[in-house]
Amino acid sequence: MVAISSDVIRGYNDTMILSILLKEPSYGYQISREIKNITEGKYVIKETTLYSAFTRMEKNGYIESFVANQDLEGNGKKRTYYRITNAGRDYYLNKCLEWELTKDVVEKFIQKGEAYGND
Amino acid sequence: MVAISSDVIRGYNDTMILSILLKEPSYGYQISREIKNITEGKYVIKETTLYSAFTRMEKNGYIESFVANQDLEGNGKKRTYYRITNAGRDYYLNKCLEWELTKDVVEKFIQKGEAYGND
DNA sequence: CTGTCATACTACGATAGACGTAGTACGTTT
DNA sequence: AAACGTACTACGTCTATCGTAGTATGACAG
Repeated sequence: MVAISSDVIRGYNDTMILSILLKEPSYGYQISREIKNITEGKYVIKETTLYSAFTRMEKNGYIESFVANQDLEGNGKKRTYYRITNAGRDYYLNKCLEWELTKDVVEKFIQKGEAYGND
Repeated sequence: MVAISSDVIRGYNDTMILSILLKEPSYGYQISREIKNITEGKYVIKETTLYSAFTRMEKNGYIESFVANQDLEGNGKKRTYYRITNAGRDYYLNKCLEWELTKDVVEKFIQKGEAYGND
């Protein structure tokens, strides 16, 4: 069974989170579920990875946090929401460019499906 | 300027090295130059990364080392050559499959070139 | 024959993202 | 009152990569 190793994704968890925050502010649990849904269950981010990414990215100025209740009337649980900043948008776009370059590099060393099973 | 960060490549240096060893046994300096050539200078592996990859992969049984001279007459410098094992081939092919999966996952969060600059 | 350069490494410590384990706390449902 | 899902925080460990440094050999130039 082929699984996604953490080393591969390393450096792209932040990108995934930012990509979700591009649409609208969100919070930990929701982002986690979105990543799972978007990837059709192929990738599930670990809780500790997610929350430490928040801390790091807020420190770096890529996101901003604010606390809000579940609904507008002040009912339900309080949550920490995150909003992407302009610096975060720049970082995200740069990561997208980096990804294209990285993909080109790695793929020069990768054998595609067609190449298997000919011996 | 977009550069390849080490975090992105993390976990794929081994794959690159194995991909080169698939063709024939080789040694540090040559592998380093091959990676640079194949990627047209886009990626240059660090010496320490390369040699620690050798140690790790030999320990894991993916490669085997042997010492040989530069030419058959026993002239020239002695070098440590590495040869891929069957376990190394399996590992490599598995990494190729993993790469396809990873690529699919990451790309769900990446904006392509067309999407830039429309605001 | 002496110095410089390219080659061919080894040693060692630092970094940082990811992860394992654990625990807290609140709101809703049964 | 208990159980479950949500919403976190704390803390230590792991490990691929990297920075810096140093060693040693052979080739080649002056």
